[in-house]
Amino acid sequence: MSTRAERVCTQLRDSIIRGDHVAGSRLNEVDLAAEFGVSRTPIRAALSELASEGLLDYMPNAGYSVRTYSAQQMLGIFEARAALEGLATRQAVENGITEAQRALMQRAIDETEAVLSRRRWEADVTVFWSHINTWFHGAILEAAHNDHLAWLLRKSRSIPLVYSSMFRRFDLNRIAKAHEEHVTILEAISQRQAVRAESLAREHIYKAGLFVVERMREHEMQAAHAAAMARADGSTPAQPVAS
Amino acid sequence: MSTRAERVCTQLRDSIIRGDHVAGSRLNEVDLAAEFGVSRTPIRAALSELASEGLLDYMPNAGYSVRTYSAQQMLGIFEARAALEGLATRQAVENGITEAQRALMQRAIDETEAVLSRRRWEADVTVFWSHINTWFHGAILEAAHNDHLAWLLRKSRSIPLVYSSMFRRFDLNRIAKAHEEHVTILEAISQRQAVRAESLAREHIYKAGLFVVERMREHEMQAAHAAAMARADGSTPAQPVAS
DNA sequence: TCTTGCGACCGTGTATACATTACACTGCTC
DNA sequence: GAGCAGTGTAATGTATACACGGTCGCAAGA
Repeated sequence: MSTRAERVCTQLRDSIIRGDHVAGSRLNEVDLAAEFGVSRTPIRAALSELASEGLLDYMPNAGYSVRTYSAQQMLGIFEARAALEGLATRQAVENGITEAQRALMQRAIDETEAVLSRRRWEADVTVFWSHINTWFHGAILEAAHNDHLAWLLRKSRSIPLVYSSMFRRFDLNRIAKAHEEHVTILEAISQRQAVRAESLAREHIYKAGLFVVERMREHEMQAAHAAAMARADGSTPAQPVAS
Repeated sequence: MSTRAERVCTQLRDSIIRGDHVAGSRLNEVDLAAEFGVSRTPIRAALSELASEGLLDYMPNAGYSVRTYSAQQMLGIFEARAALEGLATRQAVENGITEAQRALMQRAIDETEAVLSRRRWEADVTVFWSHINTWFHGAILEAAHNDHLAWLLRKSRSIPLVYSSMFRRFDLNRIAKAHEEHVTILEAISQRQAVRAESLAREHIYKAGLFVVERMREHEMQAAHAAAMARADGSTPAQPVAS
């Protein structure tokens, strides 16, 4: 059995990624303590951990709030992540991947093809593909044998998830594109083409970033438009943007 | 005035980087609380923060200990850092650096030349050069306009400092080499050669990493040799490696 | 002699009470 | 009416007491 702080941390992380809390909203320690049925002590430990993961903002004497990222900042995250995933892929080739790792990546590709061949949209496909994606990139990261790199990537992967949940569904075309890129990357890795694999992985992440950023920009435009409309009406916006 | 947790965190970080605590040694919360004259609460907050920076290890129900890195792991850190600093340099060129940033980098170069021209070793030169180095890379990072990248790099820069403090003095030749690389990097940035600047920065960090790793390998060899000698004597080593 | 169970102690995990800070509101003054 | 000082309140920061888990040592049995 784990500690209460760990359990609170896990649940809160899921809750934030699920989008239960409005971006920028403050997290009241007493309320959270009541909600989770524990004291403030484990709550504070969990909040501290989530802040270190970049999901929360912390200001001394002002507490924690759900961290917001602009489209520009999100692009920066994906650019950094692209560099790191590229490095991981190159190191994986240089070290040589195990048969188990190659099999896992192949399985991820096969499963995706099975989903795509059905040509229809199911509610849980998004979640399923998210898992498949995790396998694929997890196998590469494992083969890279670089703990620190894995640590940095963990810190870069969770933040975009918060915003992914904003979009109701993933574009099937986007998955198909990403799938093709996975196939090519595995091909390059299998042929021990380190530099090519690095470039492909880097571009793969960058494209995924562009997709998310595009959606965020649309969202920001809509929000700005709605705010302008509300100002023109002389009425207050239905949903205030910040607290 | 800041919180106690912040002050404890800052002091403890310096203390760890200074090498006051044996690598791998456990940090007792009660002892630390007595040492800093505060209760365990701010101590725990500080320890949590330092663990998130990679300086400490945390195990539930077993507390915090000074994290140790093998030469192999340190190489991994520098490889990741090289990729990130390379990206930062490229983005700095793409965004264009301000005159103030260029001036700061030039000043770092001038100051280093002043130190090197003296051709003699002073005790505080290591500290001074460390600051100069921070200016130079800080200016690049600022020009990159990428918050997340800066955040990731902060997490990658502090860890090697712990091991740098193990070596009594920096090699003057090493500083001279790094200086030449700085000159070349600034040249590439000034001429807006993004790809060249990225490659140079990446190699610059990688070389610095090789230097540190080399020293660590020597150190590991010596430790292994000493341990073997002690075993041959049938006596216990003077300084136990682990707790 | 090795193994295994129990128990005591040490240290972390958690709850709670109190201290302190920040902010908002009120009332006063200019 | 505007600005500022003072006060009250709500939240976070800190101290402390207690709960709980883990480990080490000792002893009893195989």
